[in-house]
Amino acid sequence: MAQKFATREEDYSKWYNELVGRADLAEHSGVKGCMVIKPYGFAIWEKMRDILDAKFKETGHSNAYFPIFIPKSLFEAEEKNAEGFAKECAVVTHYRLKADPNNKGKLIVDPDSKLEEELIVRPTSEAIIWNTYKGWIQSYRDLPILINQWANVVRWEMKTRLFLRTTEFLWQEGHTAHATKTEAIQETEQMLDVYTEFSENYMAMPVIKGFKTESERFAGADETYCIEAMMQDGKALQAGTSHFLGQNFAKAFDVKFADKEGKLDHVWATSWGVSTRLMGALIMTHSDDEGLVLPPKLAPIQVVIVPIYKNEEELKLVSEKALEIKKALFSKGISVKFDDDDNRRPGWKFAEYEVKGVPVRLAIGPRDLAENKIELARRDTKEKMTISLDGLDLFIENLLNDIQDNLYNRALKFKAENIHYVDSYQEFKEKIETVGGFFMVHWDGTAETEAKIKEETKATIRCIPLDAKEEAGKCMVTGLPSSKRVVLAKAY
RNA sequence: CGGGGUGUAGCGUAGCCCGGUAUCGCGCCUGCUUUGGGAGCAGGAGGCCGUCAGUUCGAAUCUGGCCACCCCGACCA
Repeated sequence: MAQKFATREEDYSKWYNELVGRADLAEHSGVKGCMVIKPYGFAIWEKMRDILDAKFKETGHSNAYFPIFIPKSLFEAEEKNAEGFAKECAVVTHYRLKADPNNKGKLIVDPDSKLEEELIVRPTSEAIIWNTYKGWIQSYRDLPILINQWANVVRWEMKTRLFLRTTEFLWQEGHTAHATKTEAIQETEQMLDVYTEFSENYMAMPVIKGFKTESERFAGADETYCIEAMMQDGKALQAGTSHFLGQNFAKAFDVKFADKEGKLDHVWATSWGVSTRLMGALIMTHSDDEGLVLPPKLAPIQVVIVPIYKNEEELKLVSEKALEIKKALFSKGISVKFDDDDNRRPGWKFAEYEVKGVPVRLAIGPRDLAENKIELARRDTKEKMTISLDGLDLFIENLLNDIQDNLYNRALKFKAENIHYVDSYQEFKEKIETVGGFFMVHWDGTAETEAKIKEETKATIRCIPLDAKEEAGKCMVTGLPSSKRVVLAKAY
């Protein structure tokens, strides 16, 4: 029977780690803090990437590619950005190895190959990109520049976790340049909306849109917009950020343009990104103790067909029907796997596809053929039913939509149930430890209070919701006046 | 990076205190029987015990360095 694995209740963190392995998504590599994304995991990321990429193009962006290395002098140009990332940068100082004279077969760094100037492995690409944009922009006619890059970046974190925080990770980073502040802010908000739409409609993951407080803001940004999602343990996960960079990078890299009147001004900028971290968000939003649960729109395999048979002859009959079904589903754009591997028995396959989160499983055997029926199991509710083979393709097409909706509604309900409106700091301190979740509280707007809460409770202000209602209140810590509630939670 | 823990076959483990080259389960290979919820029986393969050094006649076992992982902090998307 099923092996014993950690449940969410017992040990949420262990459950997550085991699940990533059991579902064959990723594993630790021989490099500290870096993961190998396995084919099944990468297939999910590819779906995310393709959908997002199409959305970026729909909104007028083009892809380009910039170097992985940034000379230190460029990196330090925008002071706040440099300062913010300095303590987590990988630095290339040499360009050659040579045979170790004292240790046969081993190599050492050739001290004669020291670089004149160190190269920073990009933790983010604003610096190299704005240094490039300087050469591309002279006039308002050159604007806007709407570019996205799919790339890997490196941030030398202390503690890493598969997908959630790895030293190297994959992401996309959009970098745009605009003639006006208004246009740049519109772009920032537009991309936050793209991320929101993707999270909710594809990942089936509800999010809260908001602004970051000054202390949580991206280094070098005037304003950071974000979407925050609630994981099943009640912790918050920042799923995407969109930054209004003001003229900070334009000033640092001296990027000016001439407007219609011939007046020179610095260019306005934005940057926005999501990463392989979304994989972690996806896992922690829907999965259960049996394994991964995938929303149909991101499932590499949407339907799996498992044949049941006792001999070659039965397999032949069953296969014929199964392939017919596969073809009908395929023509509706549904991805189907017919698993006729004879080395695995049906029970094994059932368990396997459950762990991998395949939304719909069909089992077909001689008994079903005789009755013109098929057994169908849905992963989200674990419901099993026997249905007619007639009109099966249509039924499944609708079912996949139902599953997608159900997952979203389930997550939405969970989120609603775990948002607490609290006015007393004492009550907050108690509840953050007992019930967890998101807390809507009044805050006096000062960094001091924010720091105090963080120090005393480990919770941080995740965001100031964009749709926060104006409401007279008092900061739960200091009692000073506050006009709206902010989202407070422990975060990944 | 600080505190604590762990590292033995693909995975999970026993053995370590009290030194004498290794236990069990799953998986893997072969054959037969099986196939509607992780199959059964029989036979078989696979490990210089994370790594490097030291102590010793002899090290999985004792000592030290390093590496990796887990938990708790600090940092962070």
